[in-house]
Parts: sequence; structure tokens; C-alpha cells
Amino acid sequence: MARPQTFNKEMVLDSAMQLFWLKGFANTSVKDLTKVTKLQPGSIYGAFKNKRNLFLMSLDYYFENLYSSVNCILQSSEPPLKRIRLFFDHLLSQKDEDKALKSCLLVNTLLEIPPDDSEINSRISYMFTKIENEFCSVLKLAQQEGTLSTGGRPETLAKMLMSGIFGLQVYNRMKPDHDALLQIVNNLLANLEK
Amino acid sequence: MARPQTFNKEMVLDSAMQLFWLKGFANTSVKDLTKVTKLQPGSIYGAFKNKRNLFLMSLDYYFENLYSSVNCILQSSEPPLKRIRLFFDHLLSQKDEDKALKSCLLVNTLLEIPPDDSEINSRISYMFTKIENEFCSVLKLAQQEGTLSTGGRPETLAKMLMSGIFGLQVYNRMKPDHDALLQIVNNLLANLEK
DNA sequence: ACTATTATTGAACGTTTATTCAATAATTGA
DNA sequence: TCAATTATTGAATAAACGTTCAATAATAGT
Repeated sequence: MARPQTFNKEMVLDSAMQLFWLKGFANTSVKDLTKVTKLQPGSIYGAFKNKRNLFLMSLDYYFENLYSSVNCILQSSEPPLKRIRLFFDHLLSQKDEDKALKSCLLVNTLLEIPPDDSEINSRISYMFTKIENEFCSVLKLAQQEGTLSTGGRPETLAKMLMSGIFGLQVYNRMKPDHDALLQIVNNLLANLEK
Repeated sequence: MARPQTFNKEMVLDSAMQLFWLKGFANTSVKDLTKVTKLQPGSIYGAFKNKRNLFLMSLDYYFENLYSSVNCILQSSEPPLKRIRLFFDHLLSQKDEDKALKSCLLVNTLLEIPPDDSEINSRISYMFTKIENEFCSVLKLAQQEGTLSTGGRPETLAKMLMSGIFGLQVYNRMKPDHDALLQIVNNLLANLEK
């Protein structure tokens, strides 16, 4: 009944997200976006409303991928603490491959967007809370199995892990050094094991 | 022999730095800067060359304050590990007071500025390395006194502390929660004490 | 084949941006 | 008091920005 879209919306979203990831929201212009998406301004606005909305959708798209990848590791059949170790192995291997050192889009955004932008900030806070909860449930499992160091509450340890992940991201951005990151991870996980 | 400057350059630099800290480099316009500094564009360009240079000088100014404040704590006469504990106490108390949740200007900049901007990135890397070295020397002192947990090398533990600081900054920005931060700090410092 | 509907195009729009500059003001040394 | 020098002013500039829109193209139902 009407002319169909000529582009794959998810592919366009992916390339837009990659650019936002690399350059941040403010440093990415609509002109830049037309280049990487190979769409004209009008098409972008027709399909995604405006630049900010495209960014919000990029955040959601990024989180979907992140969350499923995190769950793939944390919900595996490995022993609980092994899963967490595998998560950090995965994180470090990404830092090796990724020469662009893009850190994490959600962390980047959290620090770029002014604190009073509650639409974006609360969205990111929600996303990280979901991931924190995933860690928490794995830690509870470990506690039930008795493999967790007795001292800590899972809720607290999950926060510690989140903070640890944030620290690794920033440290890697400051000075990419695989050995240093690995030692930081080992110190971090030493708190969990008996 | 010539007309003198009518403003205090350090006060202007301070207010510019505060704005960059709050809003980031890209989100701060020269018009914004004229408002907070109460200077006309021409005066800003006469005194600071351009926006980017003013930002670079703001970074240096921020670091000077940070570094002297860090040293004031880390070079005190307290026992080495106590000094580190006091540093984190100080960090947490700032987070309490500071309702704006500005995180740290250097961390914000590290994540805002594209990775290929080596002028800014290497400057920040240098600044953090200086702070890391301060932690390292305090840790070496603790090791000499035998109060440090035997396992870790001071160089590694200093990196862990830096990463820990980064993580706290980001976590606080995501969800300001003093109790959570305190527990993260306790976990972090538990690695140092025997 | 025609109509209705939606997609695409890319020029044009009005702002905002960082920066410059001619005019003016304030100071010091002569 | 005048000349030389530098600071301040704020309007002007050109480029870049996000966004819109009229013209055109492509599809599906009739």
C-alpha cells in the first residue's frame, strides 16, 4: 500500500550505535550519521524521529546485546564463581582485540550526559541495575553451594563487582595494559573465593 | 606602559574549570563561558587563546588542586595504610557533600575525548600515573613496615587502587548510595591489610 | 492504469557555534 | 600631556549544527 523502506533498520541502528560509541553523543553530528548509515537526513528523521531519539535507541540496542552476552556467561552450567571468572576473562579478551579502546557505551554516556538529564541517566541506571542483579543471583547461588567467602552479602559483592568493572573500563582507557588489568581482576575476584 | 587586565586570571580559570567539570568540553559553549567568567569573547581569546586551550589550562588547574590535596593526605605522618584509608574517607565525604555528582573532571574527560586525541589523552594518562606513583610509594612504605598483606607487589596494588577509585566515581554517578560506596571501599582495602 | 500512501532525496532553514576585529578605554613612560 | 601599548567591548563572521520540507519515487489495493 506504500513504498517500503529500502534499508535494514537494525543494520542502520548498529552502525549509528558504533559511531555514538566511538565519538559520544555531542561529538557525533547528523552529517556523520548520514555517512555511516548511508541515509539522507530526511530518512533518518523519518525512521528515528531525531538525533536524540536515535541515540536512545542506540543505547537500548547496545544494552540488548550486552545483556544477552552477559546472561550467556552468567547463566551457563559452570560453577557460579567460575561463571564470574569467565565473565572477566571475556571482558579482558575484548579489551585485547578492541584497539579502538571504546570503553563501554553506557559508561561513556553516564559521564558525558549532564546529571540533570534524567531520561538518559535513569535509563542507564536501570540497565546497570539489571546487570548487577544478574551478578547478585549468581553470587547467591555460590553462597548456597558454600563456595563463596563467608564474609560478604551477595548484594554488596555484586556492587563491588560492578564498581570493579567500571574501574577496569576507565583504567583500560587511561593505560591499556593487559597484565595490569589481569592483576586487577585477580585482586577483585580474590574477595569472593575462600 | 599598557592597560592592565581587569580580572583575576586564576578566578576566571576556576569558574571556567567548574563549568567544564559540570558540562564537559563539547557541551560547554563559549557563550556559557562568557556568562560564568563575566568576560567578553575577545577577552577570553586574548587571555586564553581559544576554547580548547582554556580547557587544557582548566585540566592543569584541576590537577594541581587534586594532586596537592592527594599529597596532603598521602604524605601525612599517619601510618601508611591509615593514609590510604583516609584518602578514601575523604573521597566518600566529597561524594556526600557534592550534590551535583560531577564525578572527576579527569575521568569525565578521558571518556569524553576521542581516543585519537593524543594531546589530551596522554596528558591525563600522565596525571593519573603521577597519582598512582604516590599510592605506590605509600604502599612500599607499608611493605617495609610489614603492615602490608604479603601477597601483592606495591605496583600492582597501586593499579588496583586507581581502578578502584575509577569504579567508585562511576558507580556513584550511576547510583549515589553512600552505604554501597563504603562497602565497596571496605572490600577494596581488605586486600591490603593482613 | 490509477489512486492512495509512504519512503527517499537533498536543498534550504534558522540557530548556534567558535572565532575575529575595528573601535574604544585604560594604563605607563617620556 | 601626549604617545605607545595593551585590554576590553560586542557586533560581525563564516562554518557547522539539527531539523524541515517540497519534490520525486516506489509500492499495494482497486
